Amino acid sequence: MPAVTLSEVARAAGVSPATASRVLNGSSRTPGADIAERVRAAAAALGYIPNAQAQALARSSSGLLGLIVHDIADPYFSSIARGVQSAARELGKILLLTSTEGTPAEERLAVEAFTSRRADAIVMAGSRSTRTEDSLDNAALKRETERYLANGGSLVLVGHDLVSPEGASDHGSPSGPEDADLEASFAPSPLLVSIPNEFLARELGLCLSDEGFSRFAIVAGPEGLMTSDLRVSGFQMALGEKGLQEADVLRSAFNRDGGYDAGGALEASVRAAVERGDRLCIFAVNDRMAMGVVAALRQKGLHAPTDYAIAGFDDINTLEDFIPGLTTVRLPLEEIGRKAARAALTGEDPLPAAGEVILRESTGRRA
Amino acid sequence: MPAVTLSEVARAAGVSPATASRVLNGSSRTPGADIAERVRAAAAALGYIPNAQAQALARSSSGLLGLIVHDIADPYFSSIARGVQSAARELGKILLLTSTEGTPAEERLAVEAFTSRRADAIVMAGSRSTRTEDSLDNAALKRETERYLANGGSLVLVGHDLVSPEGASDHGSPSGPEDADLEASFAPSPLLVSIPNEFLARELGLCLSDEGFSRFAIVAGPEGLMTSDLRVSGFQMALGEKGLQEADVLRSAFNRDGGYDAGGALEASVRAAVERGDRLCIFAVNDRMAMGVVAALRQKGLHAPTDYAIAGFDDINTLEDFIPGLTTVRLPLEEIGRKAARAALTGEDPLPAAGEVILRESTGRRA
DNA sequence: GATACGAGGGAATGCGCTTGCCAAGTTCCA
DNA sequence: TGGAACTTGGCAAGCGCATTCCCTCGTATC
Repeated sequence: MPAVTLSEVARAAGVSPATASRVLNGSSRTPGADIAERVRAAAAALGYIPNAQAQALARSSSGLLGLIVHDIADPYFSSIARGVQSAARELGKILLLTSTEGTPAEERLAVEAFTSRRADAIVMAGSRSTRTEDSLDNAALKRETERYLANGGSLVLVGHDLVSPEGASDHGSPSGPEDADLEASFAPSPLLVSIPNEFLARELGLCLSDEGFSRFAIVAGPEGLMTSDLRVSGFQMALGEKGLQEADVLRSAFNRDGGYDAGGALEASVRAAVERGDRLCIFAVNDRMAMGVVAALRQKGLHAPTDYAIAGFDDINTLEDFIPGLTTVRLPLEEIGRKAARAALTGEDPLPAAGEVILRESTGRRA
Repeated sequence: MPAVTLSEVARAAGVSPATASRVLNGSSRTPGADIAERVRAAAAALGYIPNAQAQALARSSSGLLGLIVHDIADPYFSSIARGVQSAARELGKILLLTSTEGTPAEERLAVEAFTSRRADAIVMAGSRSTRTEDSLDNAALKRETERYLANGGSLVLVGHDLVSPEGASDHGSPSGPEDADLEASFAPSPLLVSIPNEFLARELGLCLSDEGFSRFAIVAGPEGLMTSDLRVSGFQMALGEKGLQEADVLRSAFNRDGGYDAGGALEASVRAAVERGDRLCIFAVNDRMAMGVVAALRQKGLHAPTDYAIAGFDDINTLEDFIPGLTTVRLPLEEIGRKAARAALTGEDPLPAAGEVILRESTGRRA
């Protein structure tokens, strides 16, 4: 029972496929009212649904918007996804989703798949990795995106730009001999909804120093994870500006469990501070890590803000009912998603995302 | 700079497009090794990426898996989405996502869009509505899914079946005159990953009675929301079996804020119980509502499990760090997503989802 | 009333790929 | 050694639709 085709509708209406096409899908030429009505009636009666694949092939525009995230179950990304979806709906596009688990290799695959699908635009969110073990995959990812762009696609990155191969672009690229030189100057480049991680982390650092904290520890993701690294450096920068000692950096996985592990490791420092009559202020580079830290320390009988202070980053919506209310940096994630999608689809360069420090109970006065 | 096509590759390799097609895309016929190598080399050199639209058109299989959820930013759905994505990856499909905000009208649109895209399979998750104001849209949704199925699509519902129009199927349908009779018996029907909401809510009710609670209140979603209604009735059923009085039902929005509102409204009852030296046990029909209730009551100075007890449903992963640890019914959401996707893609009938009551601090002994 | 012009409908072509079919070349057994 | 039975490329016909070009017919203009 194959689907009803346009020519069947046309035959039923007693017109040519060309005419049927013109009335059913917004063409510049509008057939006469009576005919149009007949065609529409026939289409309705037969339950005609256009074959989007065929349309895409004929028009060479697919109506697809690709979204690449690290983990769709992570509230950070699912909020962005929500924004992207809402923009896609408004613009009449439908969403292609890939959740990559964060590896550049998977991201490359996703870009390839979307290219193959001829997605009109792609939004790629999530931290880049500057680790050397990822550099090959990063380079491959970069080439893949360039190919996509060269084929007329539109790409917007959320967060930061792709990492370029070490040797910059002035050495001839080792693989493609000539195209690097010839096309480089004309090659379209991805747009960027930048998230000022470093700047905002610095703001947070300044705020917290102003609150009177003087001893800090940072719970970060693995070295080479760009988002984490920037937040760390921004925060340290603030401490430096305030004439404070640099914070110790504890590295673990960039998620809740990583935070939990780090929290356990911080017990001694927290207790030491308490015994000195002081409080350690912990900055976890994202909210989920912060939640993990809090959970671990609570198990040890240590509580914020009484025994220590803690701040996160992102202001994921999960935080709403978390105790203690967590100081953090709000990122308008859904809005960022919307913006990215609109930029990708309309081609206009987006503004960087805004963000703001939100002080809550977790860095408040000692209970 | 249009993308490179198969025939360009073929020409470069000095073979026919047919041969090139056979070597590049898994065909049953594999050309000779030397030729294959030549073609592969040419494809690599030119950076060929097959046009999936054209392939889909020619093969009449798109390699697309559609996913329809109410709200992708809701952890309930994003967990399911994660499972679906992982199954899709394993089976070499790519995901089409629509987040509908829960209205049957939007869901119908999504099914139509996926049909148009010729998605190989669709997974639709989220509660159905039995409200009369939705009955028209429900009927339209049902017709749309039937059309999709009739066109050879495969549909899996997560949760419960579609709601059928009132008059059952024995009256001739008012719209399509003959096809209702003729095709009805052969019409393929959607598969179902059923979630035993009623059964599990009953289990929860039994557990809580066994814990010694005797006065209950239920915080439910709006009447007519099937998931909510079933959880309410299952719970009440348990109370009846235990010879307890039926619980009062408070209705509000099926989300965190709805729970918050209901929590405020429950203050008096909670206090009354406390003054009697008793504790009210609240069952919120989903975790997010439960979190809202807790937040509202906390603002009034009331805490679980000291002043009242509370249980939720779903065991969304956000709960991990929620205080107090919330008694709930665990649903293996990611697993459910995987199962649904596999069923949709392979066509085999899935088993119902399992679930289990998880007792935690929120219904424990009085602090 | 003849000419010019515009509007509306249809035939044909192509989007990029798959695949049934055919012809030519091989292998193998009687 | 002569086919029978396979292989293996290539040819061509679509898949379902948009769109260009052409043709016809109706109407306005003088």
